[in-house]
Amino acid sequence: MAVERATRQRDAIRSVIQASKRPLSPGEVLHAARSEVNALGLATVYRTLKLLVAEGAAQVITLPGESPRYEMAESAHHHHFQCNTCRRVYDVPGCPGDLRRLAPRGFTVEHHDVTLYGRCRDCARRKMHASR
Amino acid sequence: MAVERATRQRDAIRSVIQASKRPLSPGEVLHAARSEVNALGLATVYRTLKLLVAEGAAQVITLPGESPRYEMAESAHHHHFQCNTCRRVYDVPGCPGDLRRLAPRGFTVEHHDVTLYGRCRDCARRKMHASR
DNA sequence: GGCAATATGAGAATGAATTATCATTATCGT
DNA sequence: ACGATAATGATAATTCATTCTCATATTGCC
Repeated sequence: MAVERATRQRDAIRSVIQASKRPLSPGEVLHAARSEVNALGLATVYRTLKLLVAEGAAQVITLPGESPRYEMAESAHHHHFQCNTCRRVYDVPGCPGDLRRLAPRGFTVEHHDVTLYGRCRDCARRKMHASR
Repeated sequence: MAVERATRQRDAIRSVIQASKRPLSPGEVLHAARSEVNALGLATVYRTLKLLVAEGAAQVITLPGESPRYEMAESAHHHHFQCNTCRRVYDVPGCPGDLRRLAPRGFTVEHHDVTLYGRCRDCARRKMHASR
């Protein structure tokens, strides 16, 4: 049976995701992890992300119209914010509460996703300066 | 300048979307409109959907991990429900309310999306019978 | 250190959704 | 009904994210 090995690239990828306070796309992971492992390939990023998700260490975050992003599995229920300017995605700690009541009669709600859109702190600041 | 013409296929596509109480994928539109125009092509569906959106008659609904669906433009703010069984998407009239407070400090919220997941009425009923 | 087995990297291949092509057909103002 | 022009349908082409391939490099146990 296949035994799993520890490699520089896996360590780099794992630590990049752990260090990030926001979900990262495979491309973002690649970019960030290359400061650790220079010749890192995209295929390895995909392979490792799949591993991390399979072992429950990471989870997939899918927002409308976006390809998947990855973040370390968090126990706390939370949602996400996407910046309309830089397109980056951030965690949002809260939750609007019980949404079961919104569903039409006869529908059973099992879970929900909430996505906020707007301008992130960085882009808000940038905008402010630009329009000075 | 290009003058826009009324055709059987456009009428069929428009009426299919208007008649539907839920957002439809291009494939669903094609299928439904073929009962009206037999030889309808997928390209025409895409072209017409784009037209309808451009003129503001229809709007694009994008849910996480899903390709776009289309529904007639509605004035009322609302959200969507996706059935975990049949994958169909339904309108949900309500809204959890003001979500601005959830965003971290420095973030500006401009709009939001809420998606509920669970079992739709049809699938709940079907499940009930199956497990009799 | 040696070696069998796993992991990697680069690029090719795939898959799914959407768009482009173009010869043919349909629309609509006259 | 005619004719200029827009629309259609079939399918090829494109796009993009993801997976596969396979020769080479690494890892971990002895």
